[in-house]
Amino acid sequence: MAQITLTLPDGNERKYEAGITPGEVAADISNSLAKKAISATVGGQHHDLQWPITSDAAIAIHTMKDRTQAEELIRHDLAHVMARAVQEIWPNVKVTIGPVIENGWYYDFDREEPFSPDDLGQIEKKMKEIINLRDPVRTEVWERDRAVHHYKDAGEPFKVELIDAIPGDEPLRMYWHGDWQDLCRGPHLQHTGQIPADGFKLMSVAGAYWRGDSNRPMLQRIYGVGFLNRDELKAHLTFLEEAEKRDHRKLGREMDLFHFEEVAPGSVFWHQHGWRLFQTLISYMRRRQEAAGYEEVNSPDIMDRALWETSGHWQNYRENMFQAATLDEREYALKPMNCPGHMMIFNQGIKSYRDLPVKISEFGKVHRYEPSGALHGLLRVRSFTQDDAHIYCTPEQLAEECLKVNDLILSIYSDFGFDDVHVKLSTRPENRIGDDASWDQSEDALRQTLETAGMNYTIFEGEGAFYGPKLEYVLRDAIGRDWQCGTLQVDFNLPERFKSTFITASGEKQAPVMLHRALFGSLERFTGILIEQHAGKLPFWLAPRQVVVAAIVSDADDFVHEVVDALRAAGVRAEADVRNEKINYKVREHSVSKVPVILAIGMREVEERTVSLRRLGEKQSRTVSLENVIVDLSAEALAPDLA
RNA sequence: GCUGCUGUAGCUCAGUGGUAGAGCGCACCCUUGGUAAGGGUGAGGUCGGGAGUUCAAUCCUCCCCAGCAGCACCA
Repeated sequence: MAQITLTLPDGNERKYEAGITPGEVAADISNSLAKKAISATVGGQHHDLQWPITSDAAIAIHTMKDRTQAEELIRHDLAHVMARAVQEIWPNVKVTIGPVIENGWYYDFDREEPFSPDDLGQIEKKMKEIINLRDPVRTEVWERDRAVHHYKDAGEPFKVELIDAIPGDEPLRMYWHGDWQDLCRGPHLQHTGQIPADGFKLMSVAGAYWRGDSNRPMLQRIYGVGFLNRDELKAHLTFLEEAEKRDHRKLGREMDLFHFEEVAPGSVFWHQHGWRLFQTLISYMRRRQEAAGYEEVNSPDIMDRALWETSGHWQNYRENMFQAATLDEREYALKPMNCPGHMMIFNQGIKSYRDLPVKISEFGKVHRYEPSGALHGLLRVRSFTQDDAHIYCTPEQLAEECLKVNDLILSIYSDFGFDDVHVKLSTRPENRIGDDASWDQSEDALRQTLETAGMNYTIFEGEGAFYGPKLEYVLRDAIGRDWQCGTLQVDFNLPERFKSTFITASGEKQAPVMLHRALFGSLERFTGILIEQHAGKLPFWLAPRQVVVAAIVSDADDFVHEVVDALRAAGVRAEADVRNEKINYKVREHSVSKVPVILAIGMREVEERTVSLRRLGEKQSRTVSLENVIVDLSAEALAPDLA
């Protein structure tokens, strides 16, 4: 038998016969390590304690102290234990797949009746029993035919299909938790007793399509969360409770920003305060874009079908379009995008290469008939306002223009407190227009932008738009769901469709390259994320209600009004509260509605011409002269680009 | 769109086969009170919409609408 050399984390080398398992190595080191061990990293791979090692490698034995590995194993074993529990309770349920996800796992089952919340309690109880059995985990590698026969005999058609999808003659790994068996690439714990029995909780049941395909059967997915111990589980549940308080739908109501109605699902009724915030965002963006050389335009909301045929939307996007009306035998549709309108504007007159890049922007309201199940507060709506712009440039200018857009997005996001932006690069989809050479060129341009800017990004193969690849700037909501906000898309197709040209230096007509870009993306969505990011406590310059000046006694009312007028004259959004209520009551009420600054005024302040200033979240107030408070707050009210 | 759940006062929610309740909010009165809820009185609901079962439906059944979670979708 060949000898192999294993290098431990401390640099020590040990020689073993090839085929030794990490479990045996652990036992060789010490009895206690053998008991505590959960898995190993061998040659950089996360390795089951039972898998043989066949060549020289670095090895590290993991215990529950190695959080990354421990969490993965716990969650993965919990998935198996849950599936076993379900099949022990309902033997007819078919199993499918059960991966580890952030904070937990899920497992998809095929069962006639749906699982109920009561079922979850029952399953949890059974899982704890299985954990307490401390059943050993065992693994074997099987030949394909054997595995297929096994699952056919066991009446598990989904597993057979999974095996069919595994490429080539790859051997298949089987795992047993006690007598319960599953196809799984591992690794797993030594025995079920290594799972912390009080560190997990089953969270919810939902439908999920088999293999993520909406044409396939819908299975029942049970989600669970799993942690190293009870305290971490509790911390996670507390986090979820806290996140619920940041939900923009809840804060939107509490702060009186907006609401929705049954008569307009997916469309926002903006209230006064919400609309003020919305307009503050637009004003800010308008200034930033003007400074960056964009020129604002406005295009029609309703246009003839012929336009949408030219753009390709009628053929590719019709089921998502609101068809406005058929009048005098002409069909009209509401715009789902601004690009075709901008094409018409670009096409007016003759453009010279000297005019490029042309950058036209529009705060355009678009309508898209999104699937009902997709709607989600402000984050997924059916009518929304884009800070849309299109850049027409020469192929030579493409790289530089992409870089400028990227810089602008990052600078703007940073002004709103988003410093950690995830970027996705989505490449050519199967269903697309345009030739491969154009796609190569446009994908390269975007990739180089990210490389030049030195950014981390994730590539999503095949997720691009039908007309071109795109960068997506993703922000997260309070509970960690990703939402695409900004976007930068290269498009070689639309200029051709609309026969857009410019005159080159040598006097020929040439099609410009076109960039679609939105920085906020959707004003609605961005506002929603912004509210959640700040838990409603918006920075002073954004807060729709910046200052409430509250009278402590009614004899102070005149001075209250004077202070309000002075603040307003200085550009601060201030309002008076001279109601017949105690100051405690007023402070509480305005704190709950997230007003950043409360100025309380009693007779002392009237006599001294001062205010008692209290900031949201602070317990202490301080006395400031009227002159100073106006100077300070008016400075604070300035947007970051003006400050 | 699919699976499951939910829909009762402005908000949060309780409740029953015999045409409904709380707290907060709101209105009015008293109170002029110094930094997160002063006291009293009162108004307010076709119980999401439609149909059916029943002597009787907010409650049971069916259909529809909307919302929530997840899936699919997001040109």
